[in-house]
Amino acid sequence: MQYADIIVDISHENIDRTFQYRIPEDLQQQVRPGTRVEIPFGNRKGMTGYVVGLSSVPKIPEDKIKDILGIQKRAVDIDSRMLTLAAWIKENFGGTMNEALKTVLPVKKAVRAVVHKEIRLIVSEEEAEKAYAEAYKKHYVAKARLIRELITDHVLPLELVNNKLNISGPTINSLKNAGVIEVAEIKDEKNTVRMTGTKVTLNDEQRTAVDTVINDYDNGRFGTYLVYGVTGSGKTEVYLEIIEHVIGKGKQVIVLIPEIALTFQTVMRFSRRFGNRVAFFNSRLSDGERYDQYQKARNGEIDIMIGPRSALFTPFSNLGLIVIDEEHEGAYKSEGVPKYHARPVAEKIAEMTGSSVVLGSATPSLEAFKKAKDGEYKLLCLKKRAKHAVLPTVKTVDLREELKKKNRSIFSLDLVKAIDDRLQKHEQVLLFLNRRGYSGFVSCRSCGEAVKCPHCSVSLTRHYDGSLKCHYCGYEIPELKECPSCGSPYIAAFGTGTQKVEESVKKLFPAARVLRMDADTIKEKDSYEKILSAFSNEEADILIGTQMIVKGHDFPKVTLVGILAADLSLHVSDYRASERTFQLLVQAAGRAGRAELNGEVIIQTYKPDHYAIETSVKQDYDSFYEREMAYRKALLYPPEGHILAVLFYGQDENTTFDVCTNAVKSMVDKTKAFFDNNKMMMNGPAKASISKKSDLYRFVVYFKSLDYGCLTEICAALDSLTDEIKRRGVSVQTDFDPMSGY
DNA sequence: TGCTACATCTAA
DNA sequence: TAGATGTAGCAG
Repeated sequence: MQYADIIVDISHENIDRTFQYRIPEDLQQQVRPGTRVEIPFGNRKGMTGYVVGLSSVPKIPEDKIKDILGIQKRAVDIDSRMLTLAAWIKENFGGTMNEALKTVLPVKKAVRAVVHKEIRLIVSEEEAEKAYAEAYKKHYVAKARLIRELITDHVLPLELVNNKLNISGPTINSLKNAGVIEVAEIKDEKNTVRMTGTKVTLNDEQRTAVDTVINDYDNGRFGTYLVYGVTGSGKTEVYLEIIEHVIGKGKQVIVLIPEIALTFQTVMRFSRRFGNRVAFFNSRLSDGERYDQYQKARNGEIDIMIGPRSALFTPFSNLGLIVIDEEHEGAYKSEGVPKYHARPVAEKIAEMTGSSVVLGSATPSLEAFKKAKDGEYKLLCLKKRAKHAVLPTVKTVDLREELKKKNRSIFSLDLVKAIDDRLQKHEQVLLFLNRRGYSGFVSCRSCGEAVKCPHCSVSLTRHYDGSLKCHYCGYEIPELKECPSCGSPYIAAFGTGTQKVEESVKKLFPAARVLRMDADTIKEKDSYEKILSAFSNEEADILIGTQMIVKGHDFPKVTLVGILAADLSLHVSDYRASERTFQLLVQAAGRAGRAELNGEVIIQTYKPDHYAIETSVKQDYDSFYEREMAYRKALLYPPEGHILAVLFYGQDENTTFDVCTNAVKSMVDKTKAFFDNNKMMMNGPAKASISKKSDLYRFVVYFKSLDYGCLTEICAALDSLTDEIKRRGVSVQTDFDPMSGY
């Protein structure tokens, strides 16, 4: 017997999951993932459902499963393209078909756009008071509460009434029937931005880049281009120009940006140029709004979709171009399952639709640059900064020398002098630290024990108010007065965080106005945007922050960038540590002197001679690439070779390890030929470096091969074992070319 | 005890 | 989501 996993066409969280239905004989041929079917649901017949997967095993008692009633006629072909893509993603990035479909089909949640409704009082206040008194007398608490609110406000959004006032359908209906209120749709007032068509004259380099892509495009040559432009070289103008051309051909465009970079600046830039033909997409959109955007794309009401990774799956009918800005960003790799990377997926989509891909970065990923060197991508260089700005001067300060000078503060003497100088000149300073929280871990000076999270195998991080938090599971305890293992009162925090930097700055420069931005200060909505605009409006002199302040922002008055501990990100045990460090340093340095004022960058480090730091000082990408590539080649790391990380996790340490070793053995057996021919190597299984997370024990195995295809086969071998693994209470996750270690 | 208004649960 | 089932408080 065949069953189908179906998502019911009702937009509500409580039923946002699959339900299993039996497929009648006569429909066997037609029911596939993506098919839209009619199903009974609850006591309703003829509901719409989306088939997202097939199976032959009933997941619940057989007698509770109902039959699919039929196939929906004129069902929108849920883009057969998207289904092909889902299958491709599953094959190349692991996970189940179900999960792949969910990433690819934007309609997974709200299929119908949520219609926002509001409740209006339609009787006079006196009458409402009367109704209120009556309801009050009869102890109709909900009714009374609602009328009370309506007397003050007259109109209330339905959502608010349902969720915040806790008033449900029957109450509203009875008031509606009594003629006290009416329920109506809120009119949709979309603010449309008009086109002003501002164009910037491109410099020679920009022009050449644009022309290369356009010429190829007009001659029917679709390919992938890497726009390698130094910070401030005007990559966005290049994208805008190419996009305009492609749209002019009646095609549509997807622009990917790292989520955090979708700022007011970006929105305005695109809106001014393309008016209301452009739509923006972000994680804050409700499911309904999201669905709305997709409908518009499908209907051809918009030409450009701008958004993070997931915007890739916009169902344009006539796609012509995909732009990926800041191509090197880690945010393009999905953290959920399937752990796909936007770059190859974009290339796949382009191949399927006959589109071009334009990647852009000041510090391209090794993956992209290698392909450019190998001729797979066309390389387009922008070496000059636009607007005549010059690249900043960069120098390092050796912190070991500072220690010899008995300077044990966070700031080197040079940096203090430089900050002082900028404050005098009323110019701005960025201080960059790649760490969040008040300080690092807390440890006991008597027994040397670090305070750990009881659910994860990591040290807790100390925050400003003294509380200790686990960044993996959110576990939190108040300030400790004594060591939990030996009772000694001598416990202290080590390491430095942004909060501590802020304190020191305030002590050293009491007159300076300081802003801090890190994961803790941007928790509230829009605070990210607020801090940035406050700083660019020169409401502060110094901005202290983590990585997020270095991502593509223009602060014309910033002339000094201080990088407090450049090697912090080097001490991470994964093969991308150097690449990430180089990228961060170059991007951070790029924030200095973006306008007419010249910039200076001071990099503090304990390892001034490490190649990632040395080359970033000279802003020398090519040398960095050569050095890093040599290392990756020697160890067969990506992009030279490929890695598949398989993570097993479960509640019981021993069973998890047992399940893991057994599964690995059987995987190796099935792909023995690869190992015999030395086409594949294996590391582990071993305890993961975070060996426990949220009370689950973790073991990891790494497979390494020059051929990506060998790894997908290992993954397929694993697929056939998942049922058995799950039965023993263990979960598995696969990650191709992981961005970080496990 | 039965009735009403409202709350809570469940769907394959 | 909507309909089915559960429950508190009232009138008698």
